[in-house]
Amino acid sequence: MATLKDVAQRASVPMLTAFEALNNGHALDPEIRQRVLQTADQLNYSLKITQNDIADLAGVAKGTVSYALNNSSLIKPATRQKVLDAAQVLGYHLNITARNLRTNRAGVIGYSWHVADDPSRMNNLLDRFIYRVTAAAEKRNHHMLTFLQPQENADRVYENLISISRVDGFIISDVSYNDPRLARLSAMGAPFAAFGGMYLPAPDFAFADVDSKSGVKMVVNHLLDQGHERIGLLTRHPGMPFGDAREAGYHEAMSAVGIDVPKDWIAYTLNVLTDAAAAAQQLMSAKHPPTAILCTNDLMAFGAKSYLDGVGMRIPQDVALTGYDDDPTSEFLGITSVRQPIDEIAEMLFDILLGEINGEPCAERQVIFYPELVVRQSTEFPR
Amino acid sequence: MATLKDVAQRASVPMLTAFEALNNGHALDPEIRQRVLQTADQLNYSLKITQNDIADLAGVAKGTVSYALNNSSLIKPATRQKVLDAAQVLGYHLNITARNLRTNRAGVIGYSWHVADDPSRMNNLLDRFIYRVTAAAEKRNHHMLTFLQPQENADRVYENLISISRVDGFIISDVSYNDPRLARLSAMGAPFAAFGGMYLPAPDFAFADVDSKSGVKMVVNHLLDQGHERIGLLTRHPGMPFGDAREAGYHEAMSAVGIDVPKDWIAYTLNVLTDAAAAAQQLMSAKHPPTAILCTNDLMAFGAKSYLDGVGMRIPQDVALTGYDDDPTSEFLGITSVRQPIDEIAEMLFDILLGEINGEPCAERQVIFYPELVVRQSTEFPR
DNA sequence: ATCAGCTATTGAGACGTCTCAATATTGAAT
DNA sequence: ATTCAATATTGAGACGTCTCAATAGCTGAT
Repeated sequence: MATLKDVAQRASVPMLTAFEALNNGHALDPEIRQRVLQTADQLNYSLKITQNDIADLAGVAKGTVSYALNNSSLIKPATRQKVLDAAQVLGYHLNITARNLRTNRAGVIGYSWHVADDPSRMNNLLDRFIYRVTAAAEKRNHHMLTFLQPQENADRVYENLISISRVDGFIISDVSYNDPRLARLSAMGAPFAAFGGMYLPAPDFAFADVDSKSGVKMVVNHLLDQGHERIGLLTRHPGMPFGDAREAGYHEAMSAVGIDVPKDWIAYTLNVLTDAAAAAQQLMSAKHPPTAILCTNDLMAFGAKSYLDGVGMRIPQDVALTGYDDDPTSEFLGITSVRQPIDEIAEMLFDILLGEINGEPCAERQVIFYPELVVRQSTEFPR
Repeated sequence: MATLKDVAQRASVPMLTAFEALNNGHALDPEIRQRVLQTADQLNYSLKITQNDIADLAGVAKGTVSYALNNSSLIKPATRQKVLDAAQVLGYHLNITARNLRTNRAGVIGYSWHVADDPSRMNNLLDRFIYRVTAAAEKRNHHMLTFLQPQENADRVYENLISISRVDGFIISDVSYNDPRLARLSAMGAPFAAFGGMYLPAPDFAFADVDSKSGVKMVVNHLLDQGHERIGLLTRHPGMPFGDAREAGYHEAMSAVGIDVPKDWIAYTLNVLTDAAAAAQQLMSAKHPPTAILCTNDLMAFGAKSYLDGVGMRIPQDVALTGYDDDPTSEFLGITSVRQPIDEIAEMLFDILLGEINGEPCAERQVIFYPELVVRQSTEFPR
């Protein structure tokens, strides 16, 4: 294929002139411009600046250009500058696809933040999380590719993305017991790092997690401090690791102070407002109704509040209410909640993932963070 | 570089045997396996199946393999089958990076759904939208890359993604007047399609939009039907095209029935719950307070409801309330809203975008959809 | 049997980058 | 001046795919 230099020589003009002519060239002698355009046409050349062109212009080998652009310490400063200048003048941009082919890297990380058409998986926390992950990725010269996972055989989608080299690895969240994705990715040797995992039995993969159990204990203790003893729990149906851990934290904290929890102080719900409201109703019709409702995420607290508002029960005078995850709406509604250090988690997780990808796993590839209690008016009414 | 065939020949085994040995090979004669592994080691070969290997196994040229895999009609069915079988046996996966380099396509579309750290841009509608866009992309063998745009010089980020060939084009939303992204992308000849744009003066780019003006008119007329005359408007500060259009729709509908709108029937707010609540309060303290509050998105309606609940005003008995965008929470709270055909828009937009990318723009590259009124109890109390 | 006119397959090269091994240049020490 | 050891640069080739131009194979008509 013809190069810019070829065109320039054939048209008997300097390379830069040829470049100008092909680039926009309005400030150029029309005759010369015409000649260059014609020559390019003859040679079937279309302008696209590569490292080759930089090499031609700077008068060095193309290998040198690559080294210089990548700040290799091999290259003498003067040479590097010559190369950078030429690159600048020609408006060069790296072709990332070519680099990817050569280096066998995509520079892209996959994340599936939505399970197809399952509203109960909607989760503001994860929205904020993926936002932070994206920021972390971009800081490290990577990009995030988002994709959908079907309800069935989600692991196949992950497998495919890796095997076609679309992504170098994954950030995954919402890990379940016996998650087929974990099995598949491990079997393939595909790099990934999970948000969550400490509550799986013997996790052997890379993850960052927040100690939900101690988070819930903090909430229980706060309510106890306020003089509550009849504390109800509104939580998701058992079967997801972090949900179970939160429930376990509740039981442990209660039994630590010697409170027996009757069955009707616990209500299970989907992660959907209507269900949560119904569950709150159920809770309040217990034999000895709770004076405080501890919800294991904010959405449930919103559902509960909606029920309580509807029947005229005042928060916190009649019932105290707490959420979990510190959704911005919790602040607006004045609901006590638990904040997780999403930002740090995202950064850490990305570093862990890069370690996995580079085959040099971090020493600490399973990291646990601790949450923080945010007290608001929904619990500010001591008994 | 050595190929799988080379290894097989050197170790004097059939290709498939060599493959088995290198792949997992537990069902193989250990001695043979060892020999193959050793040979591979000598040749510095590591297993990675390419079209070349398929060609070797099927006994055809590598060009034939490429054609066959891409369902070219040039290839005889029998040959194609031979190729597919070989690909199957070897567990072949296309290397998408190599294809991209060769075809000069990324197969990736960029979308920035978050403006960095600006909570007032949080928007559930866009979350649902990007979900649908992703589905549309995957149906068409593309993927979505999500990235962050800074508050300043967002257009540079777009430019960069295109110029390094990371993406083929963009879906953009939240278009503003004199949006620098539009200017930049147009100047670069970068393909994009916008969600929104019909309310810009003389838009010359590809877009799909929903007629917000007529949506608001539907709401006003519905409220008029219910006997309301004092209808207040809660909307964002002027300056964004679709917000302004919604306000214009309100004015037109009101003046169409001869109602004079006093200034204090209109309150401007940020897209933030606390501000919306404050604005609702302001509205209700008008000289002749409205009997219905029309909000130009759902979040504002939630803020307004929160204020009304707090001061004990009943919905709809004391005040009617409407939202816009049909957030799932609106359904839960029973708030009348306006639904936009997000799904169809996403599909359409993607087709339009592909047209732009392929240099064969759709005949209809500016498409307008119409919204649908969803009546709920928040307006079901005729006067 | 030959040939024209198909259709099917082949083989080579290009996409733009990186990187290894080989060569050239430099500088310091003799 | 010469030599040796760094240091700097070069040049070629490979990554895996697609696609063009060239060749081979086939069919049916002469």
